[in-house]
Amino acid sequence: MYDCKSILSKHGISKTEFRTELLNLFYKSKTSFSVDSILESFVHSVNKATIYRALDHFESKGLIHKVPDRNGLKKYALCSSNECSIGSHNHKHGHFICFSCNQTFCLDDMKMPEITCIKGFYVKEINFTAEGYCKDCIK
Amino acid sequence: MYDCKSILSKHGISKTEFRTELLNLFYKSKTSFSVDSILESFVHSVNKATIYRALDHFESKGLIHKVPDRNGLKKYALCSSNECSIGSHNHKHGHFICFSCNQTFCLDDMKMPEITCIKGFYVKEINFTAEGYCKDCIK
DNA sequence: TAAAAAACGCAACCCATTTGCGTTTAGTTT
DNA sequence: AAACTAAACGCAAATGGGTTGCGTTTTTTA
Repeated sequence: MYDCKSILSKHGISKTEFRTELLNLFYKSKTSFSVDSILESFVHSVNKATIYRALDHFESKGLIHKVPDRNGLKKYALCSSNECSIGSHNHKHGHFICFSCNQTFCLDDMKMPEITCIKGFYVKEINFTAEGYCKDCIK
Repeated sequence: MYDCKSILSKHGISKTEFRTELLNLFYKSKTSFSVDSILESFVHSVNKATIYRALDHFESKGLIHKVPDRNGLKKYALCSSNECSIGSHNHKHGHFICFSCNQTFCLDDMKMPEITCIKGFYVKEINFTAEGYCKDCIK
């Protein structure tokens, strides 16, 4: 099992009630979240600015990472353990976005092609996104 | 050579002075354009709403396609001929974004991996984005 | 447990994009 | 070619996601 408070401590993040619940949300349902979907997941009201600040902070500490979204919204998912740390993200997986439910899934199993040189350009990062219909929406 | 007016006709787009010049801009320098970069390219002033509407229209007619941008701005590039048509885009190329000049390049030569099935998901489109430094900025 | 630092809520702000509307231009009809 | 209809344009106002300043509350540190 996971203990959100100790994870927060380990990453140097204040253990406020909200941030603990937020991290718990990411662990509970391992999908990605936009600010609005986070808002909906909370029973009590939370200020949007608070959410944005928490997400920024979590990201800078290597806990979560940005994922692509078809509508250009900010969206985040949990980083798999040992992948990332404070100030350095190191993702090698692609993403899948569902046309129907708009959820973004991390494709952890899928390895990225090793491309370092395209027509004389220096490639530092690569991102891979597939779009279509997810398991639940294909029916 | 290309004839922008006849291309517009062929795609069912009104041949206004602005739209003809806009399409010509895309053909002349085959990079991608944001609304602001389009604005800068025109000597006479154009209203931004007009640009947004023209780009939407060009896209829906299969003339140009959205390309990713690091700052989340709307950005478009010409579709290569025969790839796309009215109401249906069919891109199989990736994109390269330069960290330094922020330009987005289409990687037309680069073949996309043929992925049709990921964990039971139905994949319809694949997007691949590489980031780094382009030829001009690497120096 | 008191002082210092970090989070929070609120309201105001920023900025890219969209929309409503009256006017102009292009396309169509007679 | 004139008259009519539909699409495009410019302007100004509205939207909406995201950010920021600031006074207050909570957490952390000493």
